[in-house]
Amino acid sequence: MSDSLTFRLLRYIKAAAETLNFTRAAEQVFVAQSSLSSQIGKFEDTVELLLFARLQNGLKLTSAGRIVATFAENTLKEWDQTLAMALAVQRNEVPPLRLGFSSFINAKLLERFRENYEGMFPGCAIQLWSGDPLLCLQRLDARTLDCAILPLPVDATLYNVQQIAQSPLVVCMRSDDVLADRAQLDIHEVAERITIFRDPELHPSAHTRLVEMFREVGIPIHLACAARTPSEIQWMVKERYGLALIDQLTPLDPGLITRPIAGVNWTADTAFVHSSHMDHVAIPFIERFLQQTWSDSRRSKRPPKARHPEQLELLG
Amino acid sequence: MSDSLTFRLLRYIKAAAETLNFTRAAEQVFVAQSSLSSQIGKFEDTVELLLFARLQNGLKLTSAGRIVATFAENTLKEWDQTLAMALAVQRNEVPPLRLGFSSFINAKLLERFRENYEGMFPGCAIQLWSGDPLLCLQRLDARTLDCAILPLPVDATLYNVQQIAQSPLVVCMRSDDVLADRAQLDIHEVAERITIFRDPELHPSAHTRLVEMFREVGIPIHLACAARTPSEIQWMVKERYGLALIDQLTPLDPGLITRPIAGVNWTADTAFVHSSHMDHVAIPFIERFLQQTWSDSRRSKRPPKARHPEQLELLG
DNA sequence: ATTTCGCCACAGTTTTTGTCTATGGCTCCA
DNA sequence: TGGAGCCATAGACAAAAACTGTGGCGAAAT
Repeated sequence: MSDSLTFRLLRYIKAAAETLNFTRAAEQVFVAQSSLSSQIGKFEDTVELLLFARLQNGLKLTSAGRIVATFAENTLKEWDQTLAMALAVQRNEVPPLRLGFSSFINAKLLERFRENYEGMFPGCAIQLWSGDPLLCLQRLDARTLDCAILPLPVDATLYNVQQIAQSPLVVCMRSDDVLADRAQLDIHEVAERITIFRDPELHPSAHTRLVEMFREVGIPIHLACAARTPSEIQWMVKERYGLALIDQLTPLDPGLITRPIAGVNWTADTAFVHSSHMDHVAIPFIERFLQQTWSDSRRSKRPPKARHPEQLELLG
Repeated sequence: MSDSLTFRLLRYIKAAAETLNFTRAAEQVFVAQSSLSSQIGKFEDTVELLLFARLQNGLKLTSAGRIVATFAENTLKEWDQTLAMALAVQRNEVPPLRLGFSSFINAKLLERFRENYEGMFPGCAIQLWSGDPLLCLQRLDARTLDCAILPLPVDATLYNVQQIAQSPLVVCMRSDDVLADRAQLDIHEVAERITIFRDPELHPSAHTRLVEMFREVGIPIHLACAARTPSEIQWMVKERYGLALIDQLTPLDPGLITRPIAGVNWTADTAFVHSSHMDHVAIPFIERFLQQTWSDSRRSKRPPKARHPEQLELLG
């Protein structure tokens, strides 16, 4: 049963596990040695679990003790976060979540994020900051943003990155294009005509990766038009400046269509990004929530064709 | 502070949040209504947090209350799991973890898994069951396996799937092959010569996916040799039966080399798989551990080239 | 309009639990 | 052999939590 367990006791256990010395552990939590000792002892008796081996040369954590001590540590930390968040919510002191986003991410994602946030923390504001990925990351560094929803790749060594969406990249063309009657396109037959790209400045690492990808299929990149927004891209396609690669989920202007690309496995990946400072109280909760949500969504749909096209062979 | 909080109180809060009725909540946890009422009330006072709004027409969870109630629920569940696991470990009653694995997964992964398991649960045995993926999954269904380490894809709607590794697929050839001096190969120039595959029977969904992948690059699959183990594959390559796709990390027999493939983004993905029954006490812990580990490893290395080759464009 | 019922809060009392001081036993080391 | 360090235990005291009983309040029923 969960009774006989107190958060106070968790602190005792944590301190004892850290110091491996009941006397010093007791000092650390500001009680008499006998209290800590007897509390732990009584607990061990009631749950019939030996946490510490009392040896001649001191204490030692048992295997069971290690498991419980780990639990204690995690739980105490989570409670601190929970209390801080609950207090902040109640007092309406949750600072607005300064959320950066690129105009190239799917609007649905932002919407869903907002709904979930509102559901978890009613009345707490989100401050939206549009900005290209590079700017968003700089603002994360400068702590003028708390988090951002950005296209990947983002350097995961510098930021906490949690992928939240993935959808295939498709070729965007006029509906009267010569290729419009084809169900799918080979990258080699369209690569030369893909001339409309996002301005490299907006997300240099993504552009670099793009160049790499084209090189991998043996085709140099023909950047003829650099756009700064998705609608500019669509406008350029309509005006016959060329074709473009866009997220399959992008809403299309009339007169435009998209076609999947065979022979490559290119996807638009979107991630929730924040720096490690965890400045904003809500961040740990969002993180846990997204982890769950993203793993759930993977769980509920069949392995996305675009995601694991790969194992096969050799990995039987 | 974490004092003033008891697991008993968490149960009160959970019950009250569920029933929205202190009287029935008190019954549910077997105490007098006044006890539950005053405990919650006192807690609200000491942490200065209103969990429940007492309205004319009954109780209502406040936003802060919802946050705390969620915490209560999670924590109680985790404690149950922790206690069960700690008891089982102490009594040496942890049943051996019946772990299925395909012979095509990297041996390093199994080793790492074993080390971590031993570290967490000293003295607890792992029962290894070699078997092709299909057999492993059947055994999971039949509950004769607790979990398995398998190549993806695995139907994530039927099993809990946690990816634990990813590495590029490469072409395995003799070191005296005509293509041996090339740093990388285009899939189109070698596809026809890749004739050695894993026996489709061993992992039908992976094979299907493989056929699809070849179709996507516009090349029919030439299955001339079906192997049931990685060493058979290497032997076939050595005997000039053709080329094969293998995990980049596979230890190579002498006389064999591997070359990366340009133009495609094929990887060998490996996952930890278990059914939703959670029959084995250790599974929740393994799951949490792997989640952390896998996200840490993603965090600590740069975005793997093979993983997000894709974003670019449109997702600026 | 009045009664009844369900629900929550409060008061007073008893029981349980936790903490403290003091002490004793044990081991290690000088 | 004596002191220091550490843990366990005992007994006194304090704090916390439980229980019983009661009262208030609104909603539904008579």
